[in-house]
Amino acid sequence: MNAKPPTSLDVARLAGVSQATVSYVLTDRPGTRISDETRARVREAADRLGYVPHAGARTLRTGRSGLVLMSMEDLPYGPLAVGALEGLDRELSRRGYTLVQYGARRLRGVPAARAWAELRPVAVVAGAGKLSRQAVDVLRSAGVRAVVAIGNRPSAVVPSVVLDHAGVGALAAGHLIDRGCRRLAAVVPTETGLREMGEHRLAGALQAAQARGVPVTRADLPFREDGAAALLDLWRSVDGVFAYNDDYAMLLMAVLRDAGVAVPGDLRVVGCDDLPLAALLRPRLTTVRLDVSMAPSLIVQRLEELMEAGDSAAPDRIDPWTATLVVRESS
Amino acid sequence: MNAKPPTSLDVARLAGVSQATVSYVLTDRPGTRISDETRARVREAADRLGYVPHAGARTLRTGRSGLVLMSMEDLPYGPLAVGALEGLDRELSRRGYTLVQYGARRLRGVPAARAWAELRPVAVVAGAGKLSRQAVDVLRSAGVRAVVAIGNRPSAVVPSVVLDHAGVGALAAGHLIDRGCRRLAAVVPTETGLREMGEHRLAGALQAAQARGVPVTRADLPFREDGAAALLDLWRSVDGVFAYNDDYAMLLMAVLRDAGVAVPGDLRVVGCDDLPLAALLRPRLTTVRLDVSMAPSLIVQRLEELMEAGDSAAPDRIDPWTATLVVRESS
DNA sequence: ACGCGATGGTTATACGTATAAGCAGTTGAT
DNA sequence: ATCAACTGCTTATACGTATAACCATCGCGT
Repeated sequence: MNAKPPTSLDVARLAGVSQATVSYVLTDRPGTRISDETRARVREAADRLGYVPHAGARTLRTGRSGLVLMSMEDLPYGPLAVGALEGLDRELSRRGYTLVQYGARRLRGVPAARAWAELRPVAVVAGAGKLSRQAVDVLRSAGVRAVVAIGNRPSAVVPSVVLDHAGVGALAAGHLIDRGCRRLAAVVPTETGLREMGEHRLAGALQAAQARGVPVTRADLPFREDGAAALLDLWRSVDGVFAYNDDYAMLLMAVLRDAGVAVPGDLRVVGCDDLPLAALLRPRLTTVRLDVSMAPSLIVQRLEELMEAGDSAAPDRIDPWTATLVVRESS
Repeated sequence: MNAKPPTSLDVARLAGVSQATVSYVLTDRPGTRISDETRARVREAADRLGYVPHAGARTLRTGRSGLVLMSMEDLPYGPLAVGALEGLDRELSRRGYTLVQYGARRLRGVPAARAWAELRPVAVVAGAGKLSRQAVDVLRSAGVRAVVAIGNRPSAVVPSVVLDHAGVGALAAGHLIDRGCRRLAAVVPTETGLREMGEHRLAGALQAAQARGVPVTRADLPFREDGAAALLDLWRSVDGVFAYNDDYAMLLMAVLRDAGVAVPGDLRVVGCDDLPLAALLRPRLTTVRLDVSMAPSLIVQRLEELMEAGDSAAPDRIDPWTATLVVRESS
């Protein structure tokens, strides 16, 4: 019942050739001279036995593994992230790499890097937050040829994919000002995972508005009705608000309706993410849509450059999404 | 610059011992007799060199890998799934296993199984849909000791974690009938990824209602306003509706408000998932909350049993969540 | 008849680890 | 004093693969 998995040697015996020949046939490098007849025999023997190569042994022999590790923590899971992830997987597997999501939740810094290094991946993609200088050194010395960070701001130590949240804020603020708003507010969520992105969106809004002489008030907000209701004075004192994202925009609009503040009459509201639900609101929500369809190929391209070059150039950045405004009724 | 990663032999040389001793020290099995002094010397040499063991080599030697593979496709990513995933990761790593999410999007059936088998995982967790008899055989013959499926219905070939969607439907329907409803409707989404779960929730509602002599009308619905609006006659002809989930409930309530149907006066509405947004609706949405906090330990426990037993018993099932009603204003 | 370049393989080896088996040196019981 | 049992290591080997290096056979031009 529990026979050991067949090896290339078993295949060789069945096909009546040497183990080396099996290896040559199955890893079909250009320039190997094995007759078509033998190739066929080997192939048939292989799937007769249900032969599956042993990735560990291959890694041991060749020194590299074809594995690309990606940290699976703190991803803001949503349609956007999942779509990008699938694209990345597709793009990498097309080129012969294997994308694997690896949870290093409990581990920070060097211990996490060690755990990753055990698998001898060829490349690592991780949140910018957890890539310290030492962690990257551990990875490098374990043979990892490319490390890229993904985050809100560029990592100091490795090339980074930077999600341009400031641009989102700027786009929203610009739109509100175009609509005639002269006193803006911008929501910054107080939730741990969201706060930092909120800061960046605020910063973008601030800069865009300042350039046109419009003040922006910052509104720190937990995702709760009473929190939003407590700031009612603020909402009444401005004429446009960028709500961080659609969820917060919906929270805000529920509170505003209860308080009798008219949207967009008294206050114009812009969200972000273009959730399906955003179009169901009354008034329908104006929002910023993020398009990440280009991200996977950009990331993979950068990874391949790094794997070629080995010791990278200075850390640089890629901007993998484009933001566009979806104007509806709330602004 | 690009020196090879240090091996246990390098550590041995630095510590002045043999490679075997290093191995004995670092894989600290009970019953090995190495002096404390030597242990300390080895450990110090190891982290001086930044030694990281080579997972592939270890797998090759021992025959097993400590890797637990989980398919990352068709997960309904949301707070629920992500929470369960993190729990699973934590639970497994506590016991010395490594959870890895593996994307086999493009691969179905046997080819996918082969790709998984290359990594010689000790266990595999996958969507019930993609585990054919042959695929499981491939995994088994590659030394995988435990395979479990996750899905809406039990897999025929392996033990399964079955998410009890029928129970959700029954709970919602029962509640509506308790509230006095006598003609129910249940939404089944037409989206590919959701349809099957919708069917199961419908079936549960149907059964529960039938037992109490209440008819249930099925409403196939795409997630679009015009789709929901087209069924206005249906909504007017019933007095309670289970909307599949909170998203659909919100869609429905937007349409109902536009049409002047009073909720809960004319029609009671129940959703599912307890999204934060559900409490922001007016009227506030009654919903079914799913608690998966027990799921990770249940799954891991079952996995360990299977790994002990080797050739499993008959495929059985685990029910990893509990559903409770959160009653608000919409019902 | 001879060498010579293809052609189609085979033999041998190394990758890094875990562990069985062996072997000095010490201790303790008789 | 002798042997057995322990302590603390070392030596040797196997896991499955890829690939360099070697070798036999053949066709062919001179």
